Amino acid sequence: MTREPYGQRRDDDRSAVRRPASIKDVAAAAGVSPTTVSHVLSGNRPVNEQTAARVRSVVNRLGYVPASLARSLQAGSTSVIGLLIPDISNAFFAELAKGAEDAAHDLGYGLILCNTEFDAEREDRYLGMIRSRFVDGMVYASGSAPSRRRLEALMGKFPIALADEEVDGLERALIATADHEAGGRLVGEHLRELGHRRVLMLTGPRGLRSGVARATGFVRAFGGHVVERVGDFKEASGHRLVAKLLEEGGLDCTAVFAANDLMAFGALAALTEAGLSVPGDISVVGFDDIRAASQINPPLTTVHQPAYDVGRTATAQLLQYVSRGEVPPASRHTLPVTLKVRGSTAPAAR
Amino acid sequence: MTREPYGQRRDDDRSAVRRPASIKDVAAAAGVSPTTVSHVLSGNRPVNEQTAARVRSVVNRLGYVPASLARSLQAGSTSVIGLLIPDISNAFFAELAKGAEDAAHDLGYGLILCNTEFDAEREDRYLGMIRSRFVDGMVYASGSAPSRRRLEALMGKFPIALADEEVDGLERALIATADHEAGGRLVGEHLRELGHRRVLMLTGPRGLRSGVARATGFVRAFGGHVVERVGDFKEASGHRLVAKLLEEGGLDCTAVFAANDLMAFGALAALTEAGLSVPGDISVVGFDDIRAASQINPPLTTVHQPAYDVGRTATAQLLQYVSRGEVPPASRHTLPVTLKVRGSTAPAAR
DNA sequence: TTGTACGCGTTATCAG
DNA sequence: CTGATAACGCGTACAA
Repeated sequence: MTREPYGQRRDDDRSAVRRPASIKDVAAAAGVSPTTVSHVLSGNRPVNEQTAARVRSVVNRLGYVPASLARSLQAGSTSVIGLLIPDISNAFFAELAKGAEDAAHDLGYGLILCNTEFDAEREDRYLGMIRSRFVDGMVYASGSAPSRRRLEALMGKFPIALADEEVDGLERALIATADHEAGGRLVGEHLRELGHRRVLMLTGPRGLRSGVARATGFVRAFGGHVVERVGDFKEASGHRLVAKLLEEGGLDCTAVFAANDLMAFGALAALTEAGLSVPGDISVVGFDDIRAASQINPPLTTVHQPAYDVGRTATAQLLQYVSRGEVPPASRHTLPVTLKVRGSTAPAAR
Repeated sequence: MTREPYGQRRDDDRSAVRRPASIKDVAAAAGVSPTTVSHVLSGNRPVNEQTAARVRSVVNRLGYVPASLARSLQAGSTSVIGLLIPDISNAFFAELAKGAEDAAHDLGYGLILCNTEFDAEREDRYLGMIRSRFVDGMVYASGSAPSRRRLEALMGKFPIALADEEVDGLERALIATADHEAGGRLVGEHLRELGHRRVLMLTGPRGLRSGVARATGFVRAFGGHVVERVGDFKEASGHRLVAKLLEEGGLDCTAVFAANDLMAFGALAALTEAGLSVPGDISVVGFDDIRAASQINPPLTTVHQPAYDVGRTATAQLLQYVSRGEVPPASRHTLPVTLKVRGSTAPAAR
């Protein structure tokens, strides 16, 4: 096993320890002061062309690269932000992450992926990164009911933008979400027009504003009877809830409206396994419009959420202020959703 | 618009600028030295309980949190690594990222998401993070043909692990990949057993070792005639290549073997649009086994790659050495793949 | 055009 | 049990 630490041998020091060249090493080798080296590289002030050339040559020879850490310390910011999400393998959050990464990259920021797996402890640890100022800001798209207190305290002191999910009591914040209420409304109208009168609504965890908004929009537009069951956004929970109702013989509905596509997939599977036909016997509607939604059989009718734009907008908002060192004012972006009518919905069975 | 910079007011300084409390502030307010404050918090050496209590009280009052940046500067490492991938919205890389994030989190490391969109310039910028030592290491899963020279130079000096993809000329490295050759072999055997004799093979970009390995395994096990077309791993390219061959009337094959599931989806769509039945007229096989593969119609026969494990293994390998400050020795992990036989393959049409 | 000196916030070392 | 000091590597105000 090789045991040498990383780094490069200093030209002027044959000690046993290799370490990366510092600005001092360059200065010494070029016969100038560190200040001059700094200015040659930054262009922040004019340097004699001969001197500059000599410095550059030494920089190349030693392979000197300024330590961004030291620069950050002195500058008071790291040009890195965090993106806190529950599950990167969920296509919705992957799209959101892509939007966030694009926006960050555009402004020269790095993005730390904070994947919480819905784990509060893990979320806490990641939030510590903003308190210890390792990140300049945080895009919070937890997806699970966040601890209001903690978040509230943090939002007063650090730049945090909310993506995809609002948080009760934090109205004065940077927020980018899809129009969940409109999404619910679109589904409600669609099912009503198809003649459905009794619908099973599978929700996500309680306490999510987006869920409330969706339900509100849906119930109001639908007007019929709504049976509600609480799940956790995972495919398994959609399957479990529907299977249980079927066993108990209590699924007297003609349609299922799931909180997201994954749960809709689970419901679909449970219905099919029970010998029911979708949409012949029962219609199914999802939410998110992840890629698989259009590819499953039957193709899923669902609400398209602009996941990429939600991530991009939240991040761009955040950085607009972070990059100026200002406290962001409240600012809410509600992005439009659309209903994708596919093969999983049909007129209500008589 | 609020214009106050972030931070907290110092208790002992009523200057106009709010800034976070530093260890000096705490020390002054508690009447001890910064050294003592440091040790109270780290527990690195015993501190008189009375003194410690006083310090802790001040820490709470001022809301002091150690600046991780300064700690990193002094420690010489940031406890953050980078994950360089082409596209986080590709389910394969999302899974890989999840594995990498889990492994990093387990060892107390953060993970910077470097999404390149197959863009060389963007990749370069991200690789700069390791040269400037903002990250302690990098997991490289580019997926596109990387610039060998650049990577080679970097790998000699910095801890880099290769995930999912080997790189020619870099045998002596940390590598975790799926067994692509075995994957190709499994597909070859499967199609041969089904009686196929002419297969269209859609590959990814040239110059990828994984592609060569797959093709080698496939061709050897299959034994029949293989027509090859080069794509770029995207759904559109699968569609385009197949559609073009169909137009030209040159698709005299009974099966298509795509380089990944996305391209297989594209091929599937093109075939269906041309009125061909899958697998009745022609069989289709993918690679990766992303979630949508089992949900598409017909369900896709494909090679399951352990994306999560590839990410997790590569990262764990990297960190095992990074965390000790050692140069990693060469070490290759080849993870097993399995063939998922689903509805998109059938005996060759006569 | 260039250099000196200091601060950023922390921890290790060495001395009491 | 505690403190003073140096060092990490950089940028820059100030001085020459």
